[in-house]
Amino acid sequence: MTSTTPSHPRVRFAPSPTGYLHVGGARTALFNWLYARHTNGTFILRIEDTDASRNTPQALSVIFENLRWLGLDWDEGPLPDGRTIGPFGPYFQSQRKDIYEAYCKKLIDKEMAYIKEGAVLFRMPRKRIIVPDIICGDIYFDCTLEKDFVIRRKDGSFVFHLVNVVDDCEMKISHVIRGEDHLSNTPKHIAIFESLGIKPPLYAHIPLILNPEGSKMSKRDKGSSVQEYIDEGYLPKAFRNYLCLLGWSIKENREIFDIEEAIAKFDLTQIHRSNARFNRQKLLWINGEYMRTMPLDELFPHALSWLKKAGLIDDHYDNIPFLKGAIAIVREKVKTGKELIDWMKPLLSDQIEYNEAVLQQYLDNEGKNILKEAFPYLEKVSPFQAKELEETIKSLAMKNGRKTADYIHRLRVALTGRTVGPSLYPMLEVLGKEKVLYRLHKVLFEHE
RNA sequence: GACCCCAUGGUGUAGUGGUCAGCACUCCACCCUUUCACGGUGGCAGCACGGGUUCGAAUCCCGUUGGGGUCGCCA
Repeated sequence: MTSTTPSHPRVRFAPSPTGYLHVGGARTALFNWLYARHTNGTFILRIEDTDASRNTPQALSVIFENLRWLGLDWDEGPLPDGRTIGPFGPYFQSQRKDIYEAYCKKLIDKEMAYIKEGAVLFRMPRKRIIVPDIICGDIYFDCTLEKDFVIRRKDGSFVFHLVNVVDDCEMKISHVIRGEDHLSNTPKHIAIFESLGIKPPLYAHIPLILNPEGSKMSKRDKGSSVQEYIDEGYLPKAFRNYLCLLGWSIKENREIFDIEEAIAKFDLTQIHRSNARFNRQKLLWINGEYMRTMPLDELFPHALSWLKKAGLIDDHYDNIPFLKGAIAIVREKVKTGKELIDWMKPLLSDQIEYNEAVLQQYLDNEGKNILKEAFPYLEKVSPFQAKELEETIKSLAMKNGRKTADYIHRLRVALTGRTVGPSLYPMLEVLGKEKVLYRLHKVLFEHE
């Protein structure tokens, strides 16, 4: 086979189905994917599910769903619908026992491994091993005191080091792009490759993603799971953009860029050697940027799913123009889907809740009287659009010797129950005359 | 502890011998403004330390310190 020529790299993401996708894993997947797409190579998904005790079908679907959410598609590997693509399967390690068996036997036959107490141990060569790393350079490990290690447990199952190497070899992996936490394992892997008479792949160990405290982000850490960001209403493009920034840069003093540009400029040799801390504020900022600037029609499906998930609309909801108008004015003000939902709530329901403090401050008798002044004018505004509404309120304020703010804040509170919200005039337009007058009438004339 | 990796503001980064060390997030002030947000202007804040090499080091070398990772019949 010559499929490992540099011009056509084969890389893989090999997660273990643990029930969630770690942000570090997500970035590893992203970098592998970027490299494959940049080089016109092949991106392979392999499931390292040898530890049967913690593998479940749900855990597997989380990997599928989160990778799909990130927009990372794979050229070989298992698909969510149960099919498989690619000629090097099966891509589940749990289904490759015969292959490992054969390799294990081969190592024993060559006396590179031996049986002890029922387990099979690999005979580690006592020598210096150099790991040539694309990112870190040549790294020297003195293995003269290294101990032999288990590659097959006495229960017959195979250990990570063996299966990882065998699969990379069988699947013709050309570049192993993985977290730096694997660096210390690499001499072992190279030793296995060599004892098999196979040239090891090229290695690129990427720096780790640290939590804000500065240690390796672990499953324990809040914010370590991709699913959390999905649930918070982050946009996949924004999240992916942020991930690109951890350990890599397109330079040019820009940080917001689309994935095509990232693919075009991605370069393994430009990846940093130092770890990076995960910074939510930066992520939040980036998400806000995307929220505000992406085409409304592109944001719309995301918003729709957030709203449905939150139960604010159901599958039968059909007032799309209203929804789009509302999203358009709200997205200017918020940074996540979660916030968007919260801001949309009072626009979507006529059941406005007023808390006592707000009532006293804005809708006491004086407040109501002020709004009663405005009511007949609002009735007459035509067309019921932001520009005309603004002119109406301003001239009314002038006429009555009030500040426009006197009307504006009270209107917002009366219509939404909240003191903060979208810009008023566009909001009136989006709500429409009927809803505006209905809500006003209810709070001004029906309550007592 | 051993081995390995790393080191530009609080965070992410640009910078590869000669820059007033740039950008972004955060934070602060002011402006804009109907709230909020955006936007605008300005500001605080950095080359860990010590030796070399060099006419000249953030940039090269060594050491120290600091941080991180790995040391499983987990992956």
